Amino acid sequence: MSEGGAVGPRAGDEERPTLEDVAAFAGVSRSTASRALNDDAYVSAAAREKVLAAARDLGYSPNQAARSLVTRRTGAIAVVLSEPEARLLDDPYRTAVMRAGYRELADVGRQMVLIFSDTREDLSRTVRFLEGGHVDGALVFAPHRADPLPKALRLLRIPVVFGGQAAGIRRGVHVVDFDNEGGARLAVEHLVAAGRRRIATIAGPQDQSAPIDRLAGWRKTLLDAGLDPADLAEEADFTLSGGANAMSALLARHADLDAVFVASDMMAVGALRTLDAAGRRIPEDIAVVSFDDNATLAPAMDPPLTSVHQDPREQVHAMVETLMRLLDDQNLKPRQHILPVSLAVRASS
Amino acid sequence: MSEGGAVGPRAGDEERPTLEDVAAFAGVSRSTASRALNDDAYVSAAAREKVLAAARDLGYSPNQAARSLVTRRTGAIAVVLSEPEARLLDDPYRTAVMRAGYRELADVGRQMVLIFSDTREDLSRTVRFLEGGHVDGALVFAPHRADPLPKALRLLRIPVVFGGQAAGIRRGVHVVDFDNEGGARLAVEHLVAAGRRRIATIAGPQDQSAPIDRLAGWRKTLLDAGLDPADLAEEADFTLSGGANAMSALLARHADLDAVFVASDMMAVGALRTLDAAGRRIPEDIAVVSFDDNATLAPAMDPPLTSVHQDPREQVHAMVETLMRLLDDQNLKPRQHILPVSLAVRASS
DNA sequence: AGCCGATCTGGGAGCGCTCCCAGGTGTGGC
DNA sequence: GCCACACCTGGGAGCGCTCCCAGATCGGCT
Repeated sequence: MSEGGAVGPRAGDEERPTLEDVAAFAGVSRSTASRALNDDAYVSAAAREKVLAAARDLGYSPNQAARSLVTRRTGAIAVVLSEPEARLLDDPYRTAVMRAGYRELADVGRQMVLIFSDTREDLSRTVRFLEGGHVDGALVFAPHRADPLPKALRLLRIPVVFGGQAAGIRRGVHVVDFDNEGGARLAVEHLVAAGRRRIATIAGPQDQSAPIDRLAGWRKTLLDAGLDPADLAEEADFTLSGGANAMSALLARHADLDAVFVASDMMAVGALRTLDAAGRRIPEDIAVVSFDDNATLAPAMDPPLTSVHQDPREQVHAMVETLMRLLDDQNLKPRQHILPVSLAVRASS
Repeated sequence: MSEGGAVGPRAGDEERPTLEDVAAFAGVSRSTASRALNDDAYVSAAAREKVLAAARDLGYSPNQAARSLVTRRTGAIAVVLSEPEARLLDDPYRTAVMRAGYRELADVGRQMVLIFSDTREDLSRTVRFLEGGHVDGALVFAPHRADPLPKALRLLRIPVVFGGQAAGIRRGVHVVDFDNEGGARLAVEHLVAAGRRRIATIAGPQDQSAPIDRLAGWRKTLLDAGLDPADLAEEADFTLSGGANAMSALLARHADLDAVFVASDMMAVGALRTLDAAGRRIPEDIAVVSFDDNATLAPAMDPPLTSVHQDPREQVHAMVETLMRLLDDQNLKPRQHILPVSLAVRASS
């Protein structure tokens, strides 16, 4: 009479069936049930059928904690976006990365765990989480040079692949990046070939390697073409208004510009507004070429933007592929994987 | 001599210290170590010190799988965005929800696991994941009326709180929504009070309850003011171009419009472009009021948009709070929590 | 002096799963 | 007829943790 109902398990805490339950229901052993569910070799068709049916009937789903306790795999991969809060909201590239991460990981049967890490405040929480064994590996986007995250990650034991250069680390890490300098070169060569001679640039924030490389590509290509880059670069912050202001500054300094290479689509939209307000015709008076070729932005502008095409999905795909290899072989030789870019030519140039 | 090194664990698979290791290092038992780490009662200060020091020295971090196997808690919460792929990319409201979800969950010590669920294709994968015990609960955004997800979730045993109405379910679920109809009423009353009489609306997709309610609010308020809503509504798809086209259609039908209530900021941006191209001055010729009051969009427009203010962070905060209570008490009485909205008046009206 | 409760500690059990190993059954080759 | 070898099955161990319980120690109070 001590077995009263007063204490029992929490209400609503319906017992989940375990593998043992499924096995009993199917009339086989726990081992056989496990083999059937994970379709291992050496299970008779009859046994497999019975187990699958039992699992279905009982509404069985395996306890992931128990499984990963023994397999030492969680099936989850972190995607870390290390970026000050404000930046993320309106950056279409980041949004595309999130989507792509979700899809690409789902395709290899992994679950994405998204981590936003505001560069300073969240560092220790992020590190603690990654270290806690919640995930098998991480895809990390940490574009800012001063970001301490990449170095902190070096000390951890989890496999990491970086999207874009890892701040402060030159070798020994897995990186999948775009050919930023080459892309800038494509853009500027295209403008030179079209007869442009006063080619300015609106560069991105020079605390990140991608915009640094784009600026370098612009400068080198001008020099190669015998043109003088002096005073023709203006730095902005990847935002629309930043692009608009930079364009104003360039126009004020050089009324005779005939082309501008803008380091992102978003800034190009701002530049377009300024040029429009200033009465410049595009491309007749000034040709515009940008970078990103964002699918929803670049073709939708007036006029549609010529833009250096880089596909976030392709980058994330390569990152996932590398990470999967790394998961199989911890000693995989680190490598810089540079993805080629192309130029999508439209009416703005 | 059988203990050769040939087979051993995978290279690079450095042994992680376990609780047992920490305990041995600190010279106490596993139980005491556990108590110290989880700061339970009844641990002497001396023991606690030793354990903490040992954990630090060994670089110990607890095995989450083992922990959640016994506690039956994972510490992770899913945030599910059930939405066709394309929509998500450029919807600032969704982006804000993701950020807010991450922050609010982090604040209560939980990890966000983001799930994108394209309404049709991903249903079974999403359900399987949520059921798999990967997470303790879920915050679900499934705005589309025809979405099968909410109904599927009813059959699961995990606690769920919906953001916005749950498709096809009227009662028995936890919902945190904004007062969409009330917001529309605020907007239209504001326009009426300013002397506007020909007040059109650009409504959102009528397969979602939020835009439906906004449209209803607009209609009722017009009727209450003795104005005729007939033929003054145009439906669009929440995109910029959708808003622009809808505005064109309205102008074509009614050259004498003196105000328009737009069901989202993004569509309002499109409407603004159309009005600008048509040579209408804002607000002199036509007043514009929108919905969302997105921080990066509404104040940045020319002119800045009067908009119905709703704060995604506030919504997510309430959702997290409800979910935490639900986690403690499975029998928590379901309730519709309707958040008030306000009107941010700016130059466009 | 004796006892009781509060404080602290260690060992054992067990969460639900996978993996290893011992064994059972069938089939073919000599 | 017997062995070798595939195929298939069940039981045991153990992953690393938390929780329960039994016991030890120590005051403070009758």
